[in-house]
Amino acid sequence: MTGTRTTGRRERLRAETTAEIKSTALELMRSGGPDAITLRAIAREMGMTPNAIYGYFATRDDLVTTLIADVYSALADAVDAAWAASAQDGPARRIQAWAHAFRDWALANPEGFRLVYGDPVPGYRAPDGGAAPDAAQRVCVGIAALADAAWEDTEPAFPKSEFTWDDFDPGLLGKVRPAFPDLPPAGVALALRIWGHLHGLVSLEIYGHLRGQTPSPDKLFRSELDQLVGSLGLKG
Amino acid sequence: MTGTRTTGRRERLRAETTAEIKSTALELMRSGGPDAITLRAIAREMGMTPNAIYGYFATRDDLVTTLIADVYSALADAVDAAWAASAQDGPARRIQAWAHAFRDWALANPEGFRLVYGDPVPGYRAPDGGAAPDAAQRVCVGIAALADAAWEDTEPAFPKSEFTWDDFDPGLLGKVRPAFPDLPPAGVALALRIWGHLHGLVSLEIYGHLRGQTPSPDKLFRSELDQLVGSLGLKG
DNA sequence: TGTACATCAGTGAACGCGCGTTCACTGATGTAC
DNA sequence: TGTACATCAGTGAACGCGCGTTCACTGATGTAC
Repeated sequence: MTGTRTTGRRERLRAETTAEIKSTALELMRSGGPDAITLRAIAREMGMTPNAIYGYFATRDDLVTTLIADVYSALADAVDAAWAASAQDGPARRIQAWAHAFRDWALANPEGFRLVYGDPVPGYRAPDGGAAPDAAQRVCVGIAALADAAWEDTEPAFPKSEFTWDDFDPGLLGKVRPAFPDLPPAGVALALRIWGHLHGLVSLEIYGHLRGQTPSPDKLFRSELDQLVGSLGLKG
Repeated sequence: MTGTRTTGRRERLRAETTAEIKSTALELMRSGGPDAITLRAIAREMGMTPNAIYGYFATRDDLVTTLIADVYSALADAVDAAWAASAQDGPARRIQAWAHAFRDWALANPEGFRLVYGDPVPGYRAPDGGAAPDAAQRVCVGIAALADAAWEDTEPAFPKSEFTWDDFDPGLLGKVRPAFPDLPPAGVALALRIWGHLHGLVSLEIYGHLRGQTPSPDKLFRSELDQLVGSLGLKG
């Protein structure tokens, strides 16, 4: 019993240190950009020697890979939660809830947004499988859910679509079609386009390109959403 | 006479080397990402010693600043040219021409797009004035031109707008209002939103987030444009 | 036209720095009898 | 409960590397008389 408890303590300590390494890395990135993620800087911040980190991550790229996966998951959690929380509402409100969760997360975690959607950390080589395919797909499926929720109300307003299943990669369809069997190819295209709209405004804002244009990006984003649900024929 | 000609030769050589430094830097960035822009790598590529570059640029950050300004100008040139070339067409076609020029330029110069709109080069500190405000404003004014061209046909279809001039920064308005005196605040908001749409899809594509989703981002982009001009009430 | 001088692009060696990573180790924490 | 041993988180010193930048210089190109 003592044995298991003390083993538990070691494990807990280990988990805590691992978490601290990751959060320190993100903090560094927040204040110093993506190139601030260095083992030495993290160690310095934590008051340890650089080599101590090798007890937790085999290599710097391993740490970055984990970081990307973690951050992506956090984003997916945030938008999924907003989606679930709005289950009682109509499609227009749900889309707005999702979109605001997306933007709010990005504003609260700009370094995470850059890590996931921007340039890679200098010198970073992703492992063979590609980074964080899991959470990336969760986000994609989430956006497909937006399109699916809107689709039945909006379809008539749409031009007869020239899209077919061949216009999308099997990897995407393998997730989306089982989840939303009624969504036609044009609906998937709509999902990607909605993604583009949201990504565009948010990334302009995160990267500071809206500074100097408007003091109220918030208002602009809301207006974009109103217009979006309006153009889908949904009533807010 | 011989004097001026030979002086001219020196100047020409100097200009050529300067241009070669810049193009080499962009080439390096193209193949190796933003962190590949190092004086030593450029010099290596050009077969000179690193310190030779100090004859052309006072500092590495100077080079990067010039690079950003150059690239931004090239982008502005490309979209302005497309706009001018479509002067005979209706707003829908002109918007599409502009948008395609934007995307085509980005696809042809992905490293430039990243340089201008993405994370900064590692370790780079922009000079006080901010980088390339000139070309950045040209692009903004270009987008305002899209909105202005569409505005008179589209206005009725728009919701009564809640935007006022206070929703935009004076710097932007100082350029836009004189150029497009008939464009109301909601029109400027529209311009920023259009920018967001285009930026979103293009940057997703440039950063590889559309890979694994669709094999034909081209089609998706065209569909987005059709939908955009459609939602503006314009006929293509 | 010919010679003495100025310009200036580029060289070669060196600096100090922060980086990722390796190695042999120490010392506290936990385990077995 | 007490002792001998195993585990393992973290240390300290060191490596080789590529980086930006400085310095004193060379040698070809251009200029003045």
